Amino acid sequence: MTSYPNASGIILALDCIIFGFDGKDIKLLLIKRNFEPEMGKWSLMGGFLEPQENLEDGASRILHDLTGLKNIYAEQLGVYGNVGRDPVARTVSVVFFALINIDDQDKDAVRNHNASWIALDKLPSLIFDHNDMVGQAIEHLRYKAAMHPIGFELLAEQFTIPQLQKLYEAIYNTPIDRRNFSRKLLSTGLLIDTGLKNSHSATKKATLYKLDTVRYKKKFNSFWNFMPESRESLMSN
Amino acid sequence: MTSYPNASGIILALDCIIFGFDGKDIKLLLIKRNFEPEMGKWSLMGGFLEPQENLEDGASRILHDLTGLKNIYAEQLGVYGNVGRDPVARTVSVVFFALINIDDQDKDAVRNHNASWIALDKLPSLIFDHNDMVGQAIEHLRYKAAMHPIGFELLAEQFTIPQLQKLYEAIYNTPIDRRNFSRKLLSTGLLIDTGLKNSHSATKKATLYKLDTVRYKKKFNSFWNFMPESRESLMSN
DNA sequence: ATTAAATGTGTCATATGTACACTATGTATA
DNA sequence: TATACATAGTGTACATATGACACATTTAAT
Repeated sequence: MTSYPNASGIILALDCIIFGFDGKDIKLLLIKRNFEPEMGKWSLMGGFLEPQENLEDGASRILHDLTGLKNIYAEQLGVYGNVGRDPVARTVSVVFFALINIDDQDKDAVRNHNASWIALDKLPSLIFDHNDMVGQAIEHLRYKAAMHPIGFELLAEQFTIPQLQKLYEAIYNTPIDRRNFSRKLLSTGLLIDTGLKNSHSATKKATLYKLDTVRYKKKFNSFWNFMPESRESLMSN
Repeated sequence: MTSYPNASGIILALDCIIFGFDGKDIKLLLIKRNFEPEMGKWSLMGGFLEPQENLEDGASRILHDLTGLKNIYAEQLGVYGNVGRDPVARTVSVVFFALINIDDQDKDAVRNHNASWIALDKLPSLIFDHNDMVGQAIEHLRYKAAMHPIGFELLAEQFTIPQLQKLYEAIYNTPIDRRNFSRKLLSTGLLIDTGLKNSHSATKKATLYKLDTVRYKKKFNSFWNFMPESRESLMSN
């Protein structure tokens, strides 16, 4: 730090917004803090960047610590650094946006951190500016899922088209036509029919698909047009 | 900092990627450093976050310092914090993506900083990880301009459709059909015919338009589908 | 006046999106 | 075992958007 006399040291925090889907609702993994400051209040899972650690590695460490999982889908969402956002000290927080399959979590790890899955429409008030972060993350999820095949990260390795549709209906909080959704999805060529059927159904069993991971990676940065009204919002009025 | 004994102080830098368009090429405003470290090498314009300064305010300060302009379009692009990215000290850099009208700049301010506009296909090697940042920024420009009415930030207040087309052709480095481009653009309802004509033309004078700023703001987060092949990249193959 | 270069508008075939009807499959129950 | 019911899967018709073109208009230079 002596090399840059003009610069002042700042505390760098990492906060993780972790989305999950239980087949019905989109949920966030939040912790009820049993440590100071702000003990007893809800917050995002976070930590401090270590001196010899890259940002993404720090996020992975925190995510692994809480869920027991490695290789979680995570991307930078933004940086929050307003003066006074943390009343204890000047901290700047790099926020990560993460998606996990809720069934993969290590329940003991989650319990040890005093963490819970909470549906988006039941979110409590969070510490600091964490509510702003969550708002931006929900916006980002809607934005990105409309154009990128990102939703799969929230599902199990094998999934049915109706399950995926329920996920999208939860993300956008709107009903989607079954037939058009199915047609669009299959036309992407990203789904592989496993030949298996969903055994848990009480009625006709749906086909289980898995991702064509090769095409998925190749096409991840392509656009698509997934939600019906995506374009009209600009054109109308 | 004493309040968080586990945390270590880190130097937070702000770097700005500044895009401009001269009617023909997309260019970046880069500085040839006349100060240490890395004196004599090319780099992005940057600075350190001040103790009592918000991130966006810091970016605005740096942008104003270099260009003499206020209210520049700027958004966070990402955070770069790999260990060793800066050989002098552990610094984490918040990178901002900025678009300006190249004709508005304060040429004296730019000259005083030893800065130059350099076309994207003639970019030099930059210090630290600045080339990575620029690569991400170009990707982001292409990504965002395909779906959001962002290009206007690079043009003067009044502009013609052919000018806008040349901008998009520069961004994507590909020719676009005049007629379809014009039709798409006008159908957005974002352009207001000023009734004026471009006087600098040696042939038929093009109509000057301006942005409908009310609709622009209202629809900024909508999608559109601006580049012809945007969707095929996913569907094909 | 003629020419050259650029702008502005129109038309067509095709692709895509949307709304909706119908059939198929599996379970529970009379 | 037959029927009802709920969910899954496929097909079709219509409206709209897109992409490839042709043609007319404007301006300055010759």
